[in-house]
Amino acid sequence: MTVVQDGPYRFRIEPSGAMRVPGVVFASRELLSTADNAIGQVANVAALPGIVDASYAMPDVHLGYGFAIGGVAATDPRDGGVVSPGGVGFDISCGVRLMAADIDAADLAPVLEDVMDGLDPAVPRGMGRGAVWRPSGREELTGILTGGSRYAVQRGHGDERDLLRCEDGGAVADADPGQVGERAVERGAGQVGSLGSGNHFLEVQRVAEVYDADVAAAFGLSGDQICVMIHCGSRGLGHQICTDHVRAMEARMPRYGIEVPDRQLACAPVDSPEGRAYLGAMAAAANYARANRQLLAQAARRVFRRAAGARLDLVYDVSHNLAKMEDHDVDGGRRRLCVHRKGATRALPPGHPDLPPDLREAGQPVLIPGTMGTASYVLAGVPDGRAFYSTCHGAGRTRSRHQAARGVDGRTLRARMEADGIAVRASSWRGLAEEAPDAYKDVSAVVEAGEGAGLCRKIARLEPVGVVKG
DNA sequence: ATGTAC
Repeated sequence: MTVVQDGPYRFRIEPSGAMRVPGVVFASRELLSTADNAIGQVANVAALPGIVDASYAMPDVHLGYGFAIGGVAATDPRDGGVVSPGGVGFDISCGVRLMAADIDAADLAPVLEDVMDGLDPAVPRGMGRGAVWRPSGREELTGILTGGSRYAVQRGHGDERDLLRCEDGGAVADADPGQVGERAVERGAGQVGSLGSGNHFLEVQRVAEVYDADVAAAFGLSGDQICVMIHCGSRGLGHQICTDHVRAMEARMPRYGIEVPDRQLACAPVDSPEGRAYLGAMAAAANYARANRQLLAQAARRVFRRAAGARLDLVYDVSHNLAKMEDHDVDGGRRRLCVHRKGATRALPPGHPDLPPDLREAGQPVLIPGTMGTASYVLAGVPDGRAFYSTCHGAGRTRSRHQAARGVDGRTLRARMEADGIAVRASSWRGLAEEAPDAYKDVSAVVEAGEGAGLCRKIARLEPVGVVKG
């Protein structure tokens, strides 16, 4: 495999073997060197039937299930294009929601501990347990799977204005709850409105630096302002859907004459019963994840109103694990493509018709959750964005959970963060240790590379004031 | 990421 640098922050993997298109990695040399075991996966994805243009990787690329986390690939259904659950990931529609408070850091300081003590019991989290909303029966769960944040708002959990600031208006079309298996439904029923574990979190943050005041203002952000960032996904429901549909596709691949370099890249034509079934179930999980973030946002709003007298307005809600049917210009023609983004964020450019009117001039907000205890970023899509208007999604691991937990004790880590002025409410010491910042890449380097590669631009940097950890 | 392995 030959990897050559062919631009600033841009490397090219020449097609070889089963590759139908080249690979393109947007990264600095340093970031690339921390992810060399994922480059083979970028090359493998280039072998998917119907892939268009290139197999792309974002600056935070790292090893994933079959398809690298940080990977972007678009396929053309009219050219035998496939959809691969591995190209979306187990945590379907995992994503980030950012809310801006009407108070600044100085206003929050005297009541920070009250806010954190309010959030602690109000944000269900950790493996398995707890949920904000227990659906009363199949009808309510179906509403969530079909309507996402929109259904949650209809049921009184939020306001109409929230939906304007959600990707897809808060609900993905074409969800098919009938393709969500019984086991996925059972797992999902008890977890509506819960954070989960791992790198999922709810953080109280401060706007530490603004790089573009006009665009920040359009997003509703200004210096020193307090924000709340929520990072979570579709919990056991999305996980079970991925498992079920990978299995179903694996069994059918020989019949479609599809061969892939890695079994974990199981896939089916977009226009096939298996492809449509997965996309319908995936959309249902995407709506579940959005309702999940909507409900946790409401929980945070109640606490902020009570403990700080503050209001939280939605900045944006965007997923970083999803496949979407989108129209793109390729080789001078307009084509409808199935765009897989796994650990990659859609970043629509200024003027894009899918943006709400009040964000159209600024471009789409892109929300980058940093590693626990470090910075997070707000970015914006740029004109002439690359990789089907995509950019990075976060820091990306460099050390395994096991290695991270061996390096530091959770209590020590908490004490270190509290000494740095960050309030911490953890759900387990082991879980906290697994998320030690030194087990991750430097999110600032990732963002610099994304900007340098022409994928996005920086709008603001946020720093944590309080961490509620899954 | 995940009732951290059917």
